[in-house]
Amino acid sequence: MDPAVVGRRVRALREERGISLSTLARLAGVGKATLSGLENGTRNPTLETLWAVTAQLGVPFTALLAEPTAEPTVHGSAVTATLLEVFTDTDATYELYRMRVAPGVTQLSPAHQPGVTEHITVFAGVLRAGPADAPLTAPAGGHLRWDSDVPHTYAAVGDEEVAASLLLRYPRR
Amino acid sequence: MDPAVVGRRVRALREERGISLSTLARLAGVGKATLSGLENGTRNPTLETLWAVTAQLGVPFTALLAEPTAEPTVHGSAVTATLLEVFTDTDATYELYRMRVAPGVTQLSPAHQPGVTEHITVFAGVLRAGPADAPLTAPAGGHLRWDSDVPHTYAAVGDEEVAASLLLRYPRR
DNA sequence: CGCTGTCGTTCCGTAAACGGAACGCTGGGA
DNA sequence: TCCCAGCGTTCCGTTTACGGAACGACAGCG
Repeated sequence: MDPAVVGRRVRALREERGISLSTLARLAGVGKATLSGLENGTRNPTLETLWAVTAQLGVPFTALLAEPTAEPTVHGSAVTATLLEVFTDTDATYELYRMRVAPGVTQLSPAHQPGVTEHITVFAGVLRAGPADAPLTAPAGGHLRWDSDVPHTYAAVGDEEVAASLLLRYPRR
Repeated sequence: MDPAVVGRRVRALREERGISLSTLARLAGVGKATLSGLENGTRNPTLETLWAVTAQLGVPFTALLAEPTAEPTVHGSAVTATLLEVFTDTDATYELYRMRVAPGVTQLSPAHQPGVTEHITVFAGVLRAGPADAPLTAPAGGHLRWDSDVPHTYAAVGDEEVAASLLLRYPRR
């Protein structure tokens, strides 16, 4: 584990919120020297310090730490998907994945049950995905949705790996 | 956060595995005094120490802190948002939330930094959200996207609670 | 121009987290 | 019985994380 990684993330989160190091230090009740050293990776912060800072940022502690690598992950020829959450509603069950699609390969997935839909939000790269006979394309920031009761494909357009979130919706039967 | 809580969990995890304090300390490469103090809550461990111990226990660190910190970050009057993941790319930082919007109330959120965009995928209910002067509407399965450098609103349309995923994109500056 | 406020970093004395060693305790052998 | 290996705790000198204060850099303003 690299304290520099944690530091960079703290700095990124702070700058997202548009607040200064001095301000965050005061709000969190830690010294400016402490926060500066933490963000620059020159210190090895204590639990108490980390807790004070992350609480003030409103971020769960785990967001700061490197890849857990123990999550349920599905690997295909091109797609790597990590299950983030499953939640159930009155009329459907949802599975939320974070998805990465490697460039240069097209992955074909079999049909799901009737009524199942897929929803994708692309974060980076350009994704071409959807029903095998009529795939859709979305750039970073774009969205895709299709009924997945037919075979469907996933592929990255261009050389860049695609990062996206994938929501699978299974209607209650 | 109470270091005593962390200490009790470490002790519990160690005893589940049936290994002694001395052994775990040796395996993790920390002093017995350090581990003893950590388990008894009489010390305020550093990130390095916590990392060494949890790695040796095979616990992805989240197990120690996930439960107390996994609480929803309550956005406000109508919206409840839970941060699922933060990930950093070469050109932006992303925060992925699961969001619920209670019916009957409109929530106004202040502007973010310039360049920040919000991406919403609606799973259930009908959501009306976006810039305060020109909100957009999306039904279940729909998507919304707007530049969030102006004040913006969230509201459920109708009586049904809205479930959605919210992606905040913070470009690197 | 200087004055002033805020920025992030660095300096520095203090407090405390660190690991190694010694401690008392307990449970098996021979 | 003595012996001894292993247990978790405590002691202690060293290292270092801590916060307050001082620093230089910068921007806004009269």
